[in-house]
Amino acid sequence: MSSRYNHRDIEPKWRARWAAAGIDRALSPEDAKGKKKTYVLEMFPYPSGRIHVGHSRNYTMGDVIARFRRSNGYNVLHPMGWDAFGLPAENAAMERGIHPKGWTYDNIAAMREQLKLLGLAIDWSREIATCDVAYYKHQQAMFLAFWKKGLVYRKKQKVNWDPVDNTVLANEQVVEGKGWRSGAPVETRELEQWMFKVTAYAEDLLAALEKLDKWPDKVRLMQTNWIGKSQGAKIWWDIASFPPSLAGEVSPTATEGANAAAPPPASLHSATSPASEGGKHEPNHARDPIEVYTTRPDTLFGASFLALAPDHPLTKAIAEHNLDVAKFIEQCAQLGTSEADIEKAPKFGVDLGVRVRHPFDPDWILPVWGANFVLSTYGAGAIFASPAGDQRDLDFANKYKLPFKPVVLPPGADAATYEVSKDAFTDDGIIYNSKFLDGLSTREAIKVAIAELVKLEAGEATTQWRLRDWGVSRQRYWGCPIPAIHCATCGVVPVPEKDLPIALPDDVTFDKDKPGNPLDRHPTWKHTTCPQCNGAATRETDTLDTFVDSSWYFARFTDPTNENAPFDKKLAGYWLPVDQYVGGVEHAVLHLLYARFFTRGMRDCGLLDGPADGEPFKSLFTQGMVVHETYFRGSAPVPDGEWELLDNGFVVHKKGNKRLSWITDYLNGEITQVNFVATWLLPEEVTREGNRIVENETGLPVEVGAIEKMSKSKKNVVDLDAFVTDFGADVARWFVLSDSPPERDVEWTASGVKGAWGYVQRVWTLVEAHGRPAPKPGDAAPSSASEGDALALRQLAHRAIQSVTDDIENFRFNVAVARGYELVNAIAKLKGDGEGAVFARGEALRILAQLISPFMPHLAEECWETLGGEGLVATAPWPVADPALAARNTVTLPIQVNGKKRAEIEAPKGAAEADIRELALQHAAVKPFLEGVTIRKVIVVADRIVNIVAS
RNA sequence: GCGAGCGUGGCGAAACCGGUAGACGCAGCGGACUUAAAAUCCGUUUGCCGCAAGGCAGUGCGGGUUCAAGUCCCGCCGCUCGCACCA
Repeated sequence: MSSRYNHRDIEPKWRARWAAAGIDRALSPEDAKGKKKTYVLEMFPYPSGRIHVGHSRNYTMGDVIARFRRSNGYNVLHPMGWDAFGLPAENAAMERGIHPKGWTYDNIAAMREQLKLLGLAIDWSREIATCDVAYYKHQQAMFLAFWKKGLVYRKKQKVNWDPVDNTVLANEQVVEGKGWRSGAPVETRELEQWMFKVTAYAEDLLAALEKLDKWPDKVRLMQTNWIGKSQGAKIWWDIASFPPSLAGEVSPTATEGANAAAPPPASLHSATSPASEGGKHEPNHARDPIEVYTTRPDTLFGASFLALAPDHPLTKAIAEHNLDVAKFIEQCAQLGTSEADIEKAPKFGVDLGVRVRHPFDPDWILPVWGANFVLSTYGAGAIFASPAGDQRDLDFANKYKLPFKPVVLPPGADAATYEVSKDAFTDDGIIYNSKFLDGLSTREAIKVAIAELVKLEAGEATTQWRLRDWGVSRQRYWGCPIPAIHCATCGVVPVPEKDLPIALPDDVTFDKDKPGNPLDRHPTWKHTTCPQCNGAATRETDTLDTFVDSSWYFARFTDPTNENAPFDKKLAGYWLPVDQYVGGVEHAVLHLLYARFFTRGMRDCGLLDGPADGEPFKSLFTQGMVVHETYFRGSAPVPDGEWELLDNGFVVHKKGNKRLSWITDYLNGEITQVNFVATWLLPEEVTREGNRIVENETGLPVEVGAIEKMSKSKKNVVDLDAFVTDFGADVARWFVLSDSPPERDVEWTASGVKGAWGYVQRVWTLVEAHGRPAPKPGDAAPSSASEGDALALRQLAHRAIQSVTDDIENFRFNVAVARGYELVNAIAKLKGDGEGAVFARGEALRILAQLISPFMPHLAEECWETLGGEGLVATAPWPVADPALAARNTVTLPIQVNGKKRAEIEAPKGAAEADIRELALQHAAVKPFLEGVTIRKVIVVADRIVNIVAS
């Protein structure tokens, strides 16, 4: 009878045919005349080694969209590439003695073959790898262009420095204050870093978010918060007196006139520059006013004191002469920087001995304190405290008994009795106790106060940003070399464009005993001559952050083999923006913000004509992960007391043992018992026996850990190759899209796989049993296909077209999958070999093959061929529902009495309300509920529902 | 602490604009086929009461608006994510 669907032969067969027909290639704009373009892109992978089924979800979603749009007549660009620079390659080199290049390209080769197994409709002729000099040479040219345009600069910046590995660490690589690799305490160092001036576009990056209406609100909000625009005022406070020691030291050295009231040079900083970027001006602490930033100038009359950050220049200057202040700075430095530490840290400070004059009242003298809660990295690194209107200020004032008065009266409060003691009032209200601001609302008072400050030359309106410029220097080998030269006479000089590319040397050494940047210790590579003076000079040995590589790759795909330019302006103009971008929400801020910055930079450097608004991704979808149970073997319990709980649910031994462990017993917040996790186990290494899980090899019970994102480290991965061999790519594709909405995580389970596998078999069994060509659209249906069960199936099939089309367009893949099941169930249910049944069944199967083709392309092709479809289903036009069949001409109306359903009636669509009303009132099942009550109202909602209100 | 999102059967979920709650899948239960198992197929499955017809309750909790609330409003509780002393 029916043979099993043999995916092992069928899937490769169709992949070969697609490749031979070249259907996945994007057409040139000239060849695509009359077609609309669409660019579908999934965030390209880092070639870490092998692909597991968890990765497949992202690509499958993009593929469904790409295939769907191709069927709808679009010229589709759906490319794939490799984010191929990065740290893991160097780690592999150090651990296993393999060259990063070899390791990376081997991984790419393996992963390319795996991805191809999935049957993705990808234009492989456009494949790129960012570690290829053919790619990064354009990036170097672009870096020079950005530099010329003023979007690149150098700056001394604090970095996490690992003194053992001799390298900069990202914040994520600092664990408990120690280097993740070396375990050595991390030091803070000031290094000259290459910076991208992202802040130059701060205003535009923020404003344009509003127009990105096809991005998730969540991502837009995260970027909004990240950019962090804050409007307020900077205020300059004249110094009234100094502690005698400092005043004596500093005062005589002043060279400028003592015009303390004039705005200080600091005010020349552009609004977009972070405060710490000050630099050029040598401050005279005894004379320059103290600048603070505030969003609440309306509360100026409630001022109690000024507070400076521990590393504010004035705090540091005073510390040189004041032991208490020095001690305070030290205390602040000792406090941990972890989030938990910050939250726990009590507010503390020290009186710096400095006194300032209130800008609105020269006789009003306020103290200046150093305070641990003031950040040097935000605003001016100094604040004025208005305790009644800010909780931190209030806590601080209460602790040190600093006097203050409330100046904002909450709505409804009585000015005579209103007091602030423990809880600050931070909302809007009416200003009082504030002379010329009295009676104004918070908003009005802000404007009036700023106007007065401007008049007095004591302040001005300003905008602060949380957004920082992007430090792109990495002291690493496996990255794009920065095209700059350091010359003793000429300084930092750009590499002339004709000398590009600056290629990475291959002959570098990786040795655990020789840490640091291999580029830096290469015997010859960095030695060169200065392009300006021809003197001896050295190359920059820092390489670019790999986020730079991924900030423009989407544009390179439009013209991936161009040797003279990163891409042709016309081609990029044709394809960009990316119409649908698909990726993980973990890139909501950094990658997506950098790509937006880069697109603007490329535009302003004249490299890119489109998209004119600088937005690279028109529509963004952030998909959920594939998660899976974790399994591990536990060992003997360990006594408590020496363990520390980490945020990720693990505990770590305090005394140097760095092995992570799993908590098995966590009682009343006390860790009472800990099991070493000696070994994580792969899902294929364990078997479920009843309600316990055992290790195959030993038969010993295994512990089940959290359900987590598939990751190599937890071993909760299902290898793609093995799965495709066992079940086929279509089953993997179908399963990862079923069950859960695409934006939510989906748990990979054996039972879920079973459902998808059963479906594939069922579809094939039905197609094979049908065993004859299916009717084509437009074929006349026999009259027997227009009645009874045959008609019902035809209607369901045409409605399925409508629904699936809609579901794909709206990223409801799980619902589309459910429609697929529904249609198959209905086809299987229609019995009989009559003319009408055969027609209806054939038509439904043909529709089914098309509807599942974006999801399960191999199976769909096999069905299509068996049903006598012309050509490939992949290139067949998307089916169109017959409106006569899809429309419903009768509707089922529930009849409610007082909101409770009592009956149903079948009625023609659009039936007159009066008729429906009569049918409802006369219905046998309804009547009993109407006896003895008065009908107050009958609500008839056309084609929806009837509700009889009675009492 | 601030911001956002989510709470629906044993499980994953569906329910478009407020209009039949639980589509579809998994697991369960009953049955067919089979020496048996697997596979496949058919039926059934929110809970409670009832032989049944049927009834009552039901979308985290409490209130509200409405003829009608999973959906809207107010107040709680819980979970997830993002930011985190941002002045």
